[in-house]
Amino acid sequence: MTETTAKTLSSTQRAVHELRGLIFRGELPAGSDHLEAELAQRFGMSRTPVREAALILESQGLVELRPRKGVRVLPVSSDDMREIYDVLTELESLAAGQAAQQSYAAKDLQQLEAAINDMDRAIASDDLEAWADADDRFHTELVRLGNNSRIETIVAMMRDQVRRARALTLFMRPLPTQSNEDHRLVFEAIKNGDPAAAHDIHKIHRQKAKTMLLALLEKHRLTLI
Amino acid sequence: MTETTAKTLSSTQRAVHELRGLIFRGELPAGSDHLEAELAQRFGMSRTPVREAALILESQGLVELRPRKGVRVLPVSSDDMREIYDVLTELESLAAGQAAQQSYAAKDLQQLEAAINDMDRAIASDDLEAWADADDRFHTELVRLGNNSRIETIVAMMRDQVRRARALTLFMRPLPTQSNEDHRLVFEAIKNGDPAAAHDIHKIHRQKAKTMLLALLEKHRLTLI
DNA sequence: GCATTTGTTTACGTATGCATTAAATTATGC
DNA sequence: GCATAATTTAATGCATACGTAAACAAATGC
Repeated sequence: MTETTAKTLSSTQRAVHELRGLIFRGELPAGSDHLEAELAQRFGMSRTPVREAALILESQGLVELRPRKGVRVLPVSSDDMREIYDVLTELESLAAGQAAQQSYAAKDLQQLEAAINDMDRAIASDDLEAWADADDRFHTELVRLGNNSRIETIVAMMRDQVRRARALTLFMRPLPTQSNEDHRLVFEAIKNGDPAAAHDIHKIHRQKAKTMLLALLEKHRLTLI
Repeated sequence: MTETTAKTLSSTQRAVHELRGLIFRGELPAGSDHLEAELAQRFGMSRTPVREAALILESQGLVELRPRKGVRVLPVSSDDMREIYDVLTELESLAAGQAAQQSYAAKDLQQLEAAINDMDRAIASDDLEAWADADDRFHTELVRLGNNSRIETIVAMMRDQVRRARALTLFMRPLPTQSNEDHRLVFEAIKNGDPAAAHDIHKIHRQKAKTMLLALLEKHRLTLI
């Protein structure tokens, strides 16, 4: 997501990147097992960096290392999704409230507003991918403004998981027009320095999203990703 | 903390355990650097498992791997502590509220009650270490009852960090008598199935703890641990 | 005397090798 | 034919080896 200087990427970093990519693009389906040696060959490196990457992704909840079974891509059940959304909801709302306490200048909120406008545009042109992208940017920026690096890290991890589910459900749900009204209200609350409003509106927003996603997952029996 | 089957611990697991121990006991002070080879020798193993352990602890926010500088024990500033407590407060309160929704039977809440009683006893006998231990058990059990494994994991990580700070401040603060009244109220709320009360009381409880700890850290300039 | 360059050390990142042990497969007894 | 035991296979966990590049020191030029 956020590029650093990125001069020479270490093999381990590359492995993390590649593995994540494979998982998010669905090329390694949930529940599938992959031997370290196999992945190493695929990435053109030795087992060591693959193993290190697997350990890192394991502590982020994306995979699991099982002796002799290889690296297992963790499935995400609808119950997992409930857990994840509950954490997301709580921490993002906290961030929203705290963002509203920081008395940001208008220019500090440009990114946030831009994301909202992009979403409007995407909805108008019926571009769901673009909408999803802008939605991500909105939430990332919202959390950043909350000024708590732990929340940023945790939410980024949780959002990774949600992204996997959303890829499946994006095309089966109503156009998210209502959604953007919520975003704008949160934005206004932050601009006006109203923490309670920012918190509460965002919380309800996330709870609606959770209910909708879980209903879709249940309806279509999408236990995996 | 929670022992699994624990037949033969792998070297990597041992390394994680040993390293954590060294950090929590303050034998590796915050900010200090430690070469992989040095730690490997200390633990009687090769660099590989030490490195793997360091990677795991790095993603848990306890250490940092810096090329050629070794494994650095991360300092915890009072601003870090604010971040950590904010996350803890929010997620534990959520867990408390959700625990109250599960209509637990009395026997499911035995552990929780036992921890509260242990705290009372520890306070009566002026045993701060025992109190801290029981307090930990209370909070761990509370979160477990909330029935969200992600929250359990995250809170466990955050509590690790707090533990480091508490070790320093435990003996400079008032006896936590008020604290246990809060615990008991949360317990009652869960028993009576009152989510809002459980949530709100616990939240206020944690906010008080945060304020007190931060004041102590600031007062004594305990920027590190 | 100071700055710059050259040389040396050393810690890491990664590759590789090997012992262990779980799983799979075959063989054996009933 | 089926269950159990023996044997083989193979993937991991860990040790070790090594090239690279950063950090430090020494030496040289000015």
